[in-house]
Amino acid sequence: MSQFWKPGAEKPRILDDEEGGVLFLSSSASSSGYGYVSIEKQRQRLPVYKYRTAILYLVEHHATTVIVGETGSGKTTQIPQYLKEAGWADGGRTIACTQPRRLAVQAVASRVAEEMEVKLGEEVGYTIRFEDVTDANKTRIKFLTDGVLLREMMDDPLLTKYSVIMVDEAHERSVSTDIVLGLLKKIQKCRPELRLIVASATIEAKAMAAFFQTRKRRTTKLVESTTSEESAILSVEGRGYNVEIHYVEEPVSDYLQAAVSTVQLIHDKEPYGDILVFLTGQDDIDAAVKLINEEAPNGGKNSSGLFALPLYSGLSRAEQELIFSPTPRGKRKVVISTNIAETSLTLEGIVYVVDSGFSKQRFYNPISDIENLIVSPISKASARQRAGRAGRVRPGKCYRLYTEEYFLKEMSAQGIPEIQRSNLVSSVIQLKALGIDNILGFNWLAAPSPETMIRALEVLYSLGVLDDDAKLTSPIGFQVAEIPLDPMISKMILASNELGCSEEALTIAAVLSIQSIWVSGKGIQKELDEAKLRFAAAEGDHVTFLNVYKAFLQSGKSSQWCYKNYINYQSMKKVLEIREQLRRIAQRLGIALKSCGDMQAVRKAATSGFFSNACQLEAYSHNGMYKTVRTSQEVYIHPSSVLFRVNPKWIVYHSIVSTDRQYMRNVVSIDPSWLTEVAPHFYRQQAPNPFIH
DNA sequence: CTCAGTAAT
Repeated sequence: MSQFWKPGAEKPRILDDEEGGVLFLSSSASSSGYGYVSIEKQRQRLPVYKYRTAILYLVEHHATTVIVGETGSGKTTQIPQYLKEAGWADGGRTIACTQPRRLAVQAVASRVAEEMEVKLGEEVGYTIRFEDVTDANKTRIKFLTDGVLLREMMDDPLLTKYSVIMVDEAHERSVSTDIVLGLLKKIQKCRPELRLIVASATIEAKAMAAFFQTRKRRTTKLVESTTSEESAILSVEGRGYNVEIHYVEEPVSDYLQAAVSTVQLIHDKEPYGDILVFLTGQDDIDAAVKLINEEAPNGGKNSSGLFALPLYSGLSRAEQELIFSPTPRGKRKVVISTNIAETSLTLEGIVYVVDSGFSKQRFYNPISDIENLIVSPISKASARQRAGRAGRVRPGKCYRLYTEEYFLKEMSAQGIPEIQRSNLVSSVIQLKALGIDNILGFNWLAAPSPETMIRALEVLYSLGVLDDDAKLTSPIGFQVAEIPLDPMISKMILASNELGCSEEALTIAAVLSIQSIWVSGKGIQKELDEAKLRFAAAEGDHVTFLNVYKAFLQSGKSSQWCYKNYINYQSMKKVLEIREQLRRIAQRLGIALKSCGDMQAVRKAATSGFFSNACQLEAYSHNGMYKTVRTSQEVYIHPSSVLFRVNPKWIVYHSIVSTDRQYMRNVVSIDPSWLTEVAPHFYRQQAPNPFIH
C-alpha cells in the first residue's frame, strides 16, 4: 500500500454489500512488537493504518464518511494525522476532532502532539471549557468537546476555519453530539467543500449514513464523481482480545445477590485477574462491597485474597486512587461500579466483567417537568461495551446476569438517545441563538417529543427569553443565550444586575452548576449535618452557599479548611473556575459587578429565575408536604437542604430529584408577593400562551 | 431522611 494516497492513484477495493456500500479491506494480522519501537512503527501497527488510503479516498470523494471503529483501532489519534498528511490542513485550514468528554480531549491531543513531535498547543491543540490550548495561527489539528464546537458556532455559524470535522464517539449519542450532527448537516448545504467524518463504535452506522445522505441512492454501486453527496461507511476492526460471554440459565430476581455470588464463583474457579461488576447506584454498590468483603475477610493469613472497592463519581480523591492502585500479588481486586466504568474511566487489569444488565437512566416527563433517575435495562450496545472492558489486557470473560434469550430477543439494540430523555430548555435556546427558528422542524437525528419541545419553548417564553413569535428577545434572550448555564440561572444573574447583587448571584450560579459542595459519605452523616449548621442560613441553601464561599475565601482557599468543614475541596475549586468564567461573561454583557449584602435582593433575584418552581407549604401539613404552584404536585424538601424540617411557607427550588417522593434540592424561602412582581405574565390569571391553543 | 454519567468562547 502506498504511503500516501494521491488523487488518481488506484482506488481501494470496494465490496458493495448492496445495502450501504460498506467498504472492507482484507486485513493482514499485525504482530505486536517487543522492545523499543519507533513512533512511526507503532502507528503503522494500529489496525486503522491498513485503511489509511481508503479513508483518505472516501473523505476526498464523499461529503460524509461514517467510520465504524472498535476501541483500540487507533481511529481517533490516527485519522486527524492522515488528514493533515494528505493536505487537509494546508492554506491555514484546521482539522477538528470532537469528543464527548474533556478528559478524552486532553489525552488524545497530547498523544497526537507526542506522535507528531510537536509542542501541544502549537500545531496540535485542544479546547475544552476553561482551557484553550491552541494557537489561532499555528494549530492545524484541534481536539475539542462537542459542547465547545457548539459554542464556537455562535461566533462562526458555518465553522469556516475547519476543512474536516470528525465527530468521534457518535454512538454515545450525547445531547451535544446529536445537536452538533444536526447542525453540521445544515452547514454542509452551505459549504459543499466541508468534509465530515462520523466515528462510531457500533453499528448504528447505517442510520447515521442515511441521515447525512442528501440525495437518494441512484444505484447500488458507489457513484464516481468529484464529490458524492452520498455518505460512505467504512469498518475498522479493533484490537481488543476475545471475551467469552456467559449467560445465566434462568432470569435472576436479585441481581445484587447474583452479582456477589458470581464474583465468588469467579474467584473460586478462575485464574488470576481483576473483576469489574456493573451495578446501578451507590446504595447497591456499597451493599455489594460490604457483602464481598465480609464473606472474604482480607488481611489475615487465611485471607482468600479477594477484596472489593466501590466506584462512582461521588467518591473522594483518596477513594478513587485506591481503584487505580495495582493489585498486590496474590490478591484479586473486585471493582463494583456504576456505568462510570463503561465509558468515562478505564481500569487496567480487568479480565472478568459481571454485568447486571441495568443502569440508572434519566427520563424526563414534560408534563410534570421533572427528570427522574430510573433503574432501566441497558441496550445491547452498552452490554457489548461492558463486555469489552474484560478484553483489554488478555482474553477475558463476561458474565451476564440475564439470559441469552433475553439478550437476543428483548434487549433493545441502541437504547433511547439522551436527547429524547432530557429537558430541552438549554438545547432549544442554543438552537435559537444559532438562528434555528423552527425547532419542531429541525433536522434531528432523533426528534424529541413535541411535548418536550413545546415545554421548553414555554419555559423560555415565561422567562422573557423568547417573544410571541418564539424569537430570541433583545437584549434578554441574547444575553441568556450567551451565558453557558441553565436559562433559569442565567435569568437570575440578569435580574441581580438591577437588584445590585450580581456578585452574590454569580457565586450562587456557580454552586448550583455543580453536583454538591459537601463531601459525600455514609458514615459521616452526623458530622456533615453539624458542619452544615455552621453555615446554614435561615433563608435557605442559596444564602448558605454564600456563607460557605465567603468562609472558603477567608481561609485562603485552603483544602485543610474544606476538610475540617466537610466541604469538597475539588468542588470548591470548580466553583472558583466557573465563577471566574461567569464573571468574564457578565462583564462582557455589561453587568456591573456589585455586592449589596442584602439577602432579600438575592432571594428576589433567585425568584426572577425560578418563579416557575415556586411551592407553598400545605396548610396543616405535619410532614412537610408542599405543592407546586404551577401544577399542584406533591413535593418535599430534600433531606440535604438546610431548610429540611424548617419548612418555610413559600419557597422556590432549583431542581427536583425523584425517588419514592419528589424531593426539592436547593431551596430558598421567598415572599409570595415577589412572584407577581417578577413574573406578572406567569402569575396573573389566564396569561396568554402563544404555544398552546 | 438522600443522589447514574457527561458537558457549556
